[in-house]
Amino acid sequence: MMKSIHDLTEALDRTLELVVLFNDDMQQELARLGLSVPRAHLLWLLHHNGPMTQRALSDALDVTPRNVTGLVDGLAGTGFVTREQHPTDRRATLVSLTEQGATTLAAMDESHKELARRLFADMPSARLASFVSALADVTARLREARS
Amino acid sequence: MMKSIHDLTEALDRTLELVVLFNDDMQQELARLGLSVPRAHLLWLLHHNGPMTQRALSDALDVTPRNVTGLVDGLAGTGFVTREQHPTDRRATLVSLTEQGATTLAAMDESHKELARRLFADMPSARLASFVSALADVTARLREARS
DNA sequence: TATTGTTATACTCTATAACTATA
DNA sequence: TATAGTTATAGAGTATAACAATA
Repeated sequence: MMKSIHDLTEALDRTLELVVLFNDDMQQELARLGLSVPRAHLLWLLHHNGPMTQRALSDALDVTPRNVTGLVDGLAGTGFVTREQHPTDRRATLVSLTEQGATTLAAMDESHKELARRLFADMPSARLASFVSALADVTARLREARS
Repeated sequence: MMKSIHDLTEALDRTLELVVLFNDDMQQELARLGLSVPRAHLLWLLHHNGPMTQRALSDALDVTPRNVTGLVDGLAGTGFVTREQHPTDRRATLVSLTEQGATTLAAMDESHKELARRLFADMPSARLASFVSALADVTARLREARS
């Protein structure tokens, strides 16, 4: 069986459908925790790296320092993070998770695992492995196509 | 081989990686055409449905009427659409693609096909079919998990 | 009365540019 | 002189609420 252009665009359309669904799902899930995607991304960085300067956050998030000021303002205002003095550099600010922030991250980890189970637990091992491998292929192609 | 929770979260992480990549890619591609994702979504609706009232656009995009006013303002200002009188209902506005808008949509269709080729043309038929089928599974699971 | 789209207002995320304090 | 973060300003996308014109 030859592949037609239709088969190829169908694969892309299905992929995009999943992309849109995941976006919506993420946004709704986070909204229930009082978070947006950019704010959750920042929290996630703190969760994995420990306290960070705003400069480091700016680099990691690939947004301007000004933008980080705004995100941290929001997260501090809603109790997820605190600003503290940098021990040696008095220009810099260290942003740390509060207990509430850490608790929220733990909840996100849990619901991440829960989602993984709901999506993949019933999938036969071989099928799952083949899916993951195909995903890796597509991801690599997309990366190439862009650089 | 038993699946571990690690296998499941790895599958989810790979999926999310792809979601993020696609989002970035889409955004960059559209930016080159002078468009954002929400504006492109509106154009796409006009492309597939013909001229629509703002009310119909509001329903289809699932945003407020006020938001549609803003999106149409932007798209009209950059020459992608025009506002015209509704033939029978003098309250309503019909939004139509300009020639520039139609041309842009055609270009989007082309680059959509091009991307489909780059991502999937080299994939063996059987592997592609299995990937699409797994995507459909995951999409269905995600839909269930939410309702 | 109900509907269409607008004005008024506000919040989040994003950017650039100018500035302060510190290194 | 360079760096960290802020204030000032701006624009896009989102929302609610009040309102005008029309059905």
